[in-house]
Amino acid sequence: MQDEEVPESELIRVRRDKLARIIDLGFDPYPTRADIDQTIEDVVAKYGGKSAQELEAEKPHVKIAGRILTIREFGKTAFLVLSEKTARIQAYCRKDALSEREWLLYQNLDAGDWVSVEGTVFRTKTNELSVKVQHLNFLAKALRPLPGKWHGLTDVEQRYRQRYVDLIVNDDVKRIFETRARIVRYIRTYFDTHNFIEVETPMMQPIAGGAAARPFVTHHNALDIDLYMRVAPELYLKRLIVGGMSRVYEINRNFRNEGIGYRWNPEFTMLEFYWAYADYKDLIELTEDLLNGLVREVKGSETVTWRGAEISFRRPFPKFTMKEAIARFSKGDISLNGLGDRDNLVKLVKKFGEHRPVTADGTEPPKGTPVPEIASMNEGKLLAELFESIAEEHLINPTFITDFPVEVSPLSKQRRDDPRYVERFELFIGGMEIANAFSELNDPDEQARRFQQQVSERERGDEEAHRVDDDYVRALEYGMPPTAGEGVGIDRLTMILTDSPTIRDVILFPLMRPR
RNA sequence: GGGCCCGUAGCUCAGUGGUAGAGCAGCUGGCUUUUAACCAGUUGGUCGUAGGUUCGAUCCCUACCGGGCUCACCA
Repeated sequence: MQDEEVPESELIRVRRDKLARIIDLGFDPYPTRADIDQTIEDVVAKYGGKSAQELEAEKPHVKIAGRILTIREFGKTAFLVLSEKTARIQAYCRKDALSEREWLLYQNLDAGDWVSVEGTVFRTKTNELSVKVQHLNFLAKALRPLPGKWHGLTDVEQRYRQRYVDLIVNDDVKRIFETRARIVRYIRTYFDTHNFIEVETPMMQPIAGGAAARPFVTHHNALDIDLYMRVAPELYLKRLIVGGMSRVYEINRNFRNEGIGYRWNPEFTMLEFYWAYADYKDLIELTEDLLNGLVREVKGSETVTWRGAEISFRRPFPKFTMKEAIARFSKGDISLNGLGDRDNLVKLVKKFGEHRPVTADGTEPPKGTPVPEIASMNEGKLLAELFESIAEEHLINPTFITDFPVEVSPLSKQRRDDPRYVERFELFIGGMEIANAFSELNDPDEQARRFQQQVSERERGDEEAHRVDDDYVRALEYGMPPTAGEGVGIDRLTMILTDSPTIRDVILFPLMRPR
């Protein structure tokens, strides 16, 4: 970055000089520990509610540490705002209350430095909770200056690239990741208490299966084989169901070699779980229960605001079939009847569908790569295409979409009453797909046929078509009980629950082009 | 990859075809209950990079680099 080109900028040099003076005063520049008896959070929690009179009577003695955020200086007095996590407290330093050595230390401090202070808690004239410092000690120097206190750190790129600076300055960032941790903790507890067992399955796979997506490729030297970063844990988790584990879940990273956008990061976190003896209708119940409970736990209410929209998690969530959603959100342009006819679907996709670029993937295709034509798409794909371009963005409140076509659902069980469709739903919130769930196809012969179908899709140029996994078919041949499975996007869910407009706000270190 | 926009001091931003300015931060001085503290003074920039037009470019043009939004692929 620019600092590496100018390693000794004036500001850094000044701070190095101050550090040298601090060492001259006999302070350890990098002490091994800090002598504290509580955190700033503790002090605020214990004394934040007490009045000046109560504190005057009690004179609580505390030893705390934190980072100096700002210094306000008054000659022989100063106020240091100390920060730790999202808690803040003001330290009041007086020359006559400190030793000469400590006062000289104070004079060589900068915003950003870490210090520990010992003193009594009181309130100033302006009623600010403060610590009257009796002893000041040095913990670490910030050689680089903090961003300005007025505007803070607003440069979007630097916020993501140097998240540590973002965290120092922007309290909201810490709160978002605290909320994210609470979300994950709630989900873990939910599944643990429902007798699911948490497992971990391979991130590096010889075949990237379980989702329609393009994978990252890597290489194992000793075996001299290419491996794929997983796009989903699905096929491994179902192998565990075959093995008799009955209820499993995994919260972990998936990797998809695709674009980056406000709701897409190349690596993202999914909850995926499988539940033997249940079907997709049971999953609807479970999903409503899980999310409703989660939102009430995290937000203390059944509604949240996201990007200015009110989103209600009140049960039951609305439910539409895919065709109903298309008809409903086409503003009368499309009737349910019109969706049964393939020729008509082609016309509709051409009219309402997103205009595809010349290439299928938006980047330079290898020479001779076939491009999927709307005219050659099967009926199911046309329907799904139409749904995505017409209905998806309107599904703001949590909404289940059911009756997916079998052609776009290679791992789902067909409906008994109409095998053109599968027992599957996706849950949309804020116009984003949050969950995808279905009754798992457990007929090995049918699964083999579906894989073959995907192969021909791939040959027709669909690079996201599912790959054949022979060992998975073999696993099914050992017998998998009726099972329902679901994946939930944790990052997107966190976006909704933290009112974050982009996925990069809920991922600590989102992927950036290296500099 | 396409479209639109952006890149000037550590931060946030002005600005002009004649080689730059403000506030904050920094530094110096003053100030023993302030909180965007205040007052006075002061340091600091090869104006993203490389070419081109021009007597002369930070400003105009081109390319490149980086970023944002958006579209596409996709969850």
